[in-house]
Amino acid sequence: VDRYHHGDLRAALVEAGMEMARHKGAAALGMRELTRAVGVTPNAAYRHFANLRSLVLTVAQEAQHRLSRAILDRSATIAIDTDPAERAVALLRAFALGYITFALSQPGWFALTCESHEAPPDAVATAAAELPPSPHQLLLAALDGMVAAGVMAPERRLDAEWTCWSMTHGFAMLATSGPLQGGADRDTVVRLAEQAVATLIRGLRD
Amino acid sequence: VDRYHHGDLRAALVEAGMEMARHKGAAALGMRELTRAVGVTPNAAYRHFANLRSLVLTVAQEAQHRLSRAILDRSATIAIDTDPAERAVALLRAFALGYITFALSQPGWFALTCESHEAPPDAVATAAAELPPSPHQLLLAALDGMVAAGVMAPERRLDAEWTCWSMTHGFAMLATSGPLQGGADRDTVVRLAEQAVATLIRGLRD
DNA sequence: TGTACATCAGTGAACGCGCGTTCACTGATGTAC
DNA sequence: TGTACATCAGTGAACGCGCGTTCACTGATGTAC
Repeated sequence: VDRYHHGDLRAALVEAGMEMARHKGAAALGMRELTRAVGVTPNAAYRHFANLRSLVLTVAQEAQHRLSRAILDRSATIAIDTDPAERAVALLRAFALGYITFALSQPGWFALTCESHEAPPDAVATAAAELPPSPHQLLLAALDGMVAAGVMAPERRLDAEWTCWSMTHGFAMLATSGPLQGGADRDTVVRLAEQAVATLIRGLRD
Repeated sequence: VDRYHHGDLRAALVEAGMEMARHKGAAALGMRELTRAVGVTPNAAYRHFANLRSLVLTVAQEAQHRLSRAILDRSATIAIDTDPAERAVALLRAFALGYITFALSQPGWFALTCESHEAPPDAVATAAAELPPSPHQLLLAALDGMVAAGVMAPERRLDAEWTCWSMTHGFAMLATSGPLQGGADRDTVVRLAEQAVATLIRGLRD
C-alpha cells in the first residue's frame, strides 16, 4: 500500500511495533523507528496517537491479547471429559505454563505486556466481544474453578491470585531477563517451570 | 572535598549512583548526570570506569550487597534458641520477606539488583571477607538448612531455589513495577507477601 | 633538605548522534448541490 | 453527471535537547637523587 493515503496507518504502526518488539526488544520502540518501518513521515503518526507513549501502550495491549490467546490455546488442549477436580488443576497449570512459555518464545512481547497495566489514552473502540479476557481474568477464573471443584479450600481463595501471579511472573522474569536467561537450554528451563508450578499448586491445594 | 584532585572519585561516583537510583530510579543513571552530581567533568569518570555500563554495573553490585545485608539483618532477628525445624523455616521466610521488603522500601535499588547478574569488567579488588554473600547464596543456604532440619524432603531440594526465587522475585516485581504498585497501602502489600510466602513454604514442606 | 621530572587525575571544548515533537504546508478524498 | 469545497491524512523541514565519548591539555602529586 504505497499510496499517499496509507489506508490504515494506525493498524500498520501497531503491527510494526509488534514486529519490532519481537526482533529488537520492547525498548526499541520509537517514533522515528516505527514510522520509518512503515515508510511514513514521523509526524504522520500524530494523526493517530497523541504521542509515543500512547502508541507504545497500544502495542502493549495487543501483546497482552496475544498472551491471553496463548493461555486459552493451552487450556483448550485439556480433554473435555477430564474429571472436574483434575480439570480445575489442569486449567491453573495451563495458565501458569502458558504464561511462562509465551514469555520464553516471545520475550519482546512479554516485556511489553509488563507495561500494559495502563490503558492507552486514545484507545479506539473495538467490539468488546472480539477481545479476549485479560490474563488476570483468566487467572481469577481458574482459581474460582478450583474452589468450585473442591480442590482448594474456600478460605485460601482470597487474594490467592497474587500468589499465583508472583510465581508465574517471577519465573518468566528470571528466565527472560534474569539469571536463567541464556544459561540453560529451553527444555531444562521448561522443566524448572513445571517444578515451580507444581510446588505452587501443592501449596494451594488442600 | 573541593580540591583539584578529588580524593576518591570512584567511590564518590558509586555513592552518587546509589543516591540517584534511590530518588530518581535506576534508569536515571547517566554519565553526565552522575559526574554533575559529584561536581566533576564528565570525562573524569573515564579515569575510573571504562564506560557508563561499567559504572552502572558497579553501582548495581553495591545495591546487591545492600540487599544481602537487609536479608541478613532480618535473619538475625530470629531467636537463637528456636527449635531447629522452626528456625530453618524462619530463615527461608527471612530470605523471602527480606527480599520483598527491601524492594518495597528501596525500589530504585531493587531495580538495580536486577541488572547485576553480570560483574563489571573493571571491578576493583576488595577484601573478599568484607563482602556479604550474594542473595543467591543466602537462598541456597536456607534451603539446605531446611533439608538438614528435616523440614523438606531431600528429593525436593534439587533446583528448589528457582521456585523460591520465582515467587519472591515475582512478588517484588508486581509490587514494585506491576499492578500492585501504588494501588494499596504498604501494610496490605506486606500481608499479601506473607500469604504468598506461606503458600510457597507449604508447597515445599513435607 | 632541595630540586627535576615522570606520573597521575583532573579540565574544557567539541564531535556526532538520534530522539520526540511542532510548524506550515499540500495532495487526495468524498460529499452537497 | 459534474463541479465547488471542506475535510482528511499525509509531507518536508526544522527546533532544541541531552546524551556518551574523544581530544589535547594542565594543574597537582610524589619520588629519585
